[in-house]
Amino acid sequence: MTDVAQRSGVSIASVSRALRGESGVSPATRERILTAARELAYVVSPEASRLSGGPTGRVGVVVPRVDAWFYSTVLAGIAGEFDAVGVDLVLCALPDHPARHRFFEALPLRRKVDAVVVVSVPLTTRERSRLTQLGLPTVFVGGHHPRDGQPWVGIDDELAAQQAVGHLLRIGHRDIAMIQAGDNEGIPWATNEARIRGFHRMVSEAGLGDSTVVTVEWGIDGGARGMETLLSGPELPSAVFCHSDEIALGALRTLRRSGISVPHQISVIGVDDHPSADLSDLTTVAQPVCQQGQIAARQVLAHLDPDAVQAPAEVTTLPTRLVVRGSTAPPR
Amino acid sequence: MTDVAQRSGVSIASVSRALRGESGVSPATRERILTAARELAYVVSPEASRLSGGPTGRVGVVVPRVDAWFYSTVLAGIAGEFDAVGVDLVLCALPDHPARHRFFEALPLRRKVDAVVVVSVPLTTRERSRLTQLGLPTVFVGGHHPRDGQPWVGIDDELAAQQAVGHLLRIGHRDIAMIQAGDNEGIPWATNEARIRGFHRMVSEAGLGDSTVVTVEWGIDGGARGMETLLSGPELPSAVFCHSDEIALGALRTLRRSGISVPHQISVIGVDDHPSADLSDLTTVAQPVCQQGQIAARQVLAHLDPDAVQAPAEVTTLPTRLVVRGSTAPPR
DNA sequence: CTGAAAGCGCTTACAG
DNA sequence: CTGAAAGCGCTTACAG
Repeated sequence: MTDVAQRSGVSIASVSRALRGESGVSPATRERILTAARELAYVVSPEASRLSGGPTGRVGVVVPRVDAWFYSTVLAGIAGEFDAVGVDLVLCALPDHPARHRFFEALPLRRKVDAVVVVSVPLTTRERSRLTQLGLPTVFVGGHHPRDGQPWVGIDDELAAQQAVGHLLRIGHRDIAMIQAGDNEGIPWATNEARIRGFHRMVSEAGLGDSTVVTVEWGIDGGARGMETLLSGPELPSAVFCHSDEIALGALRTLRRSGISVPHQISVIGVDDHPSADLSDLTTVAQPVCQQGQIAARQVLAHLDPDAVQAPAEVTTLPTRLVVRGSTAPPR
Repeated sequence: MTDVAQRSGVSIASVSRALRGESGVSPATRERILTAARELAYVVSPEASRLSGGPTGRVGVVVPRVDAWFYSTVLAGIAGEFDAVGVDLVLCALPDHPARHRFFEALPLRRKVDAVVVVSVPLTTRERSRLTQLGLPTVFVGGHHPRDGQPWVGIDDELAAQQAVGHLLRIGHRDIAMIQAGDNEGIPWATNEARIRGFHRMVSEAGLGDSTVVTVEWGIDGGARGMETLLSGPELPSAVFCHSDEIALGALRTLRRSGISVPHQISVIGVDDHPSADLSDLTTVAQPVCQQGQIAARQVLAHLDPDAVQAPAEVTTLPTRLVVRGSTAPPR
């Protein structure tokens, strides 16, 4: 900053003001300073800035894991928006219980970032209160709507389930099972609860009787096992609604290996529109994923600097869309 | 820290030394200081620490993009290792030319991190020199071996290609085409070059004549178009070696839509062992991905604190492994 | 609009 | 072993 000040012939105070776009600097000097800064490829030291009461220029992003399509795509959306305004992204993945525990107890993000984006992490009361103790603006992607009116972006999971099951009903299925993703370490995922609620609502509104629901661990293998369970039952349902595409893809794998023909003997539908859904010709309910990240990012950025970014609505529910492919057909 | 100094009746210099476990503090004072610190629930300010010459406790990770299986999986491996030792991960994605340009010209990582991990980003000479200007320890994952002996971890891409083509030759194929991923924005990807080299070597060592190579944009759609090109040729090869699984998956999609049976009419093989390869029954050459991230992470961490982490070899080449599935069979 | 100066909370030579 | 002091690179009243 001293270099920039020298090069533009002003004091560091003016540089600081100009760089932060503060009012009270004449357009001419501002221009000169910005040019000098660009020429020197100057970047502010977040430490010094922070130490003197400024922001860190960093935002923490918390994801359950990064090596899953949904999260990495949300992350890409966030990263793109941050990059555009020069905000650094500090990534926190909580793939297992120890990592999760460490995160909420030690609060490693404390004093290191200006805000936090929490992606799809279901929170216990304790965890929610720890997060509050960070004292940082926080926006949530997916899962529970925060009760206290904090910014949120996501889809209507119950509606998504209804769209999927509605499609099955519409083409004539009466015997529909569901493969549901189980709770992770005893913490209820709002997404799961909403999707199963949507399923039950549609089934009961259609006046159908009891329907089979098997609960498995989330993922392709979970889906595969879920379908094995259904195959071992007394009679095969004519259609299966899967909690998500990864579950559905696992289910398809089991069916293929069992020589059961899709959609002739059984229809399968998922939720997400995972890239593999297209490859596997899986009917699904698509949700915008990258966009959820982008909107969440804009929400935090608007919070940090209302002038820089057009603020999206505090709570944004994005639409989902039925995508019919080859894995669903009327029952025989 | 002033509080701790007062409470234990020493100078802040001694407190700083005692807290960092530096030698040169008498056991008695050290004890007194640690007790006082505990009583006051004192935590050092990372900002102040950094500003006075300490480390940032942060490492930058640069990836071409985060929403692709390979990169997000490497990232997960890195994140896990960092988390275990309390190092923060600053994520930089360079999905397009502007982002890439901004990164190398503005060097937003400067003064913000203690080291950098560069994942699979092919570098121009200019970019390499900019990176050097950061003056930070850097480790590379995949792509070119850095000439100057910097730490590197990856696989032998040429060998991987040979394993794939070797399999096709072994089961009797004589007419093998390749779908190759093209250069991205004019920058040659070492991975691409090595894989095509391996292909040509195997084909010529087998004494086969000219073989068709089509070059497409990386990704599923690229692979699909590549196969369309092959289909429009004079005669269908009996087997196709694809640069990677995503290309192969696209190729399979085209074949399915064209009603061409795999492996009966044509064999397809890829490289990676992408999760979808299993779902699509694709034969491939598997590479360890998460592990590449873990090793790279340990390399940086060992660099930053040789005592804390067991250092892996400076250059680590991980083995690849042929995984035979249903998409390859002897020619008719 | 602009600058001189204090201060953020540490680390690190430099003396003692 | 211990302390006084400079300085890290900023922001922010406070003057001009």
